[in-house]
Amino acid sequence: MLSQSIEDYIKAIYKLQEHNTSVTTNDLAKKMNVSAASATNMVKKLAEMNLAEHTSYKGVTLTEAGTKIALEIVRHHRLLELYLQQALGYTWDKVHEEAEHLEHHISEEFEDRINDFLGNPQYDPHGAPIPSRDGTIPTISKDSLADADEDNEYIMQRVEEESPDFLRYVGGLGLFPNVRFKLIAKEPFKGPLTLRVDGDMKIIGHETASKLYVYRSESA
Amino acid sequence: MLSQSIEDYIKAIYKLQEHNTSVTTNDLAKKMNVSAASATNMVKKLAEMNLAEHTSYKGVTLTEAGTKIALEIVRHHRLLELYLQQALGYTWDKVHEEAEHLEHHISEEFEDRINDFLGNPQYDPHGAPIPSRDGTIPTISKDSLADADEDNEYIMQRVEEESPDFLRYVGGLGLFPNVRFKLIAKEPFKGPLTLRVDGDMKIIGHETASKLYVYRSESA
DNA sequence: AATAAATTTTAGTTTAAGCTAAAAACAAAC
DNA sequence: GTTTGTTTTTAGCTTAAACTAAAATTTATT
Ligand SMILES: [Mn+2]
Ligand SMILES: [Mn+2]
Ligand SMILES: [Mn+2]
Ligand SMILES: [Mn+2]
Repeated sequence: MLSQSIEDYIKAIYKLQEHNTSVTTNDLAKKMNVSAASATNMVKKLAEMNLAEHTSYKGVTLTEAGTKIALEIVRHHRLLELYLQQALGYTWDKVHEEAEHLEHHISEEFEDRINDFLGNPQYDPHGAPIPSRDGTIPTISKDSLADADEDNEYIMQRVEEESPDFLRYVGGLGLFPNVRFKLIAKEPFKGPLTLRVDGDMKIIGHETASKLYVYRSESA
Repeated sequence: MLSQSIEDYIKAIYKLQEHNTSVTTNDLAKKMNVSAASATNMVKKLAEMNLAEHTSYKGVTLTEAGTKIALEIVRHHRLLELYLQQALGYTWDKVHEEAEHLEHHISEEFEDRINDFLGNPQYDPHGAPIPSRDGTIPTISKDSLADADEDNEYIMQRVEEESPDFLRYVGGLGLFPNVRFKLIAKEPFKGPLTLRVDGDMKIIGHETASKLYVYRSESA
């Protein structure tokens, strides 16, 4: 069994890889809230275990084995988030923290049972994709609302932020995954956006919009 | 936050205190599967933290603060066991192991939510009492089936063993908590016992009977 | 009561995961 | 193309939780 620390480092590398091309030890150190030296240490250990490849002064990448572990942890996390919401009535701003701890401690049986309870779901409460048992990842939108066009209808796909305050704010606007809304206006120079959500007008900042990912809605 | 290790030691001392009068470091070492030296070490640390009292070469007892922590962990464990069975369909032989891990990692919110889901229950799937939030412990039977009398009716209260094999065996006999049965015959010198459970005759060994705790049934 | 046996504690190591401070490598600025 | 600055690695130290071996204490046996 891998330590919680190792699992968290692998997950962090995985998440950094999704955005940045190359992941430096410094990126990792920041994400993990440890010193650069600690990150270097762990990276060398992961390389030793063949879970990551490391070239000194260059960066880290997960090996196939490492990626498999990352996906397993991410699956645990997102299934747990959805389970906490659906089965235990957690609000979407509270699920992340609890899942963050539990993800390392549930058995495969637990994973399978909550997966079955939830009907083999594809997305977590924030719209993040849940990797399947065999490592397939459901499709997601790459289009941020910050890059969307005025006068179009959109459907919320996901929120890419986990801070409770932010989620409560976004939830207060009615912007949950699968909710349809219209982008009424958008001011230039990273200015505010005006949306119509369920009949109500809402004004949000560019920063907020940049964390919301959307699909163009087909219908009128 | 206390480490998992500290929590497990405290729980172990608590459980040993339930049976043995004085708990020696050796008892503790055996229960925890560590060397006697490791147990001594931890006991000194617990004493340092005012969670236990330790007199060299004599033994350990939990302080009030230590007992409070023990009860909290036991509550987590038993609520989890019941939740796994009731909400996720675990069989009673599988719940212990999963709960053993999760007990250290759930939040107070999780505890409260599963408690509410279960309707503030008093006993776990094996009939063990679930300490209430404020530390009250539901009553249990102190009478082992091994000390019971022929020709009487009994009601199963609890099984005091957690090994999956044993639980599957006992479950196969139909002997779950709250099940009524009659003790038909009992051979002397730790001999076998004959029971009638739901119309069927079952013969069990003295060793098995000693782990089953029962109430005298009032009805005919 | 004296000796032997068992238990418990002490002393000294090990491993994992963190840290700081200094050295080495790379990148940027002049 | 040096010099300066930033990033990354190395080296050495700390803490928690385990271990073994040896010393101290208690219990049991003659
Ligand atoms: Mn985590
Ligand atoms: Mn999420
Ligand atoms: Mn435990
Ligand atoms: Mn139980």
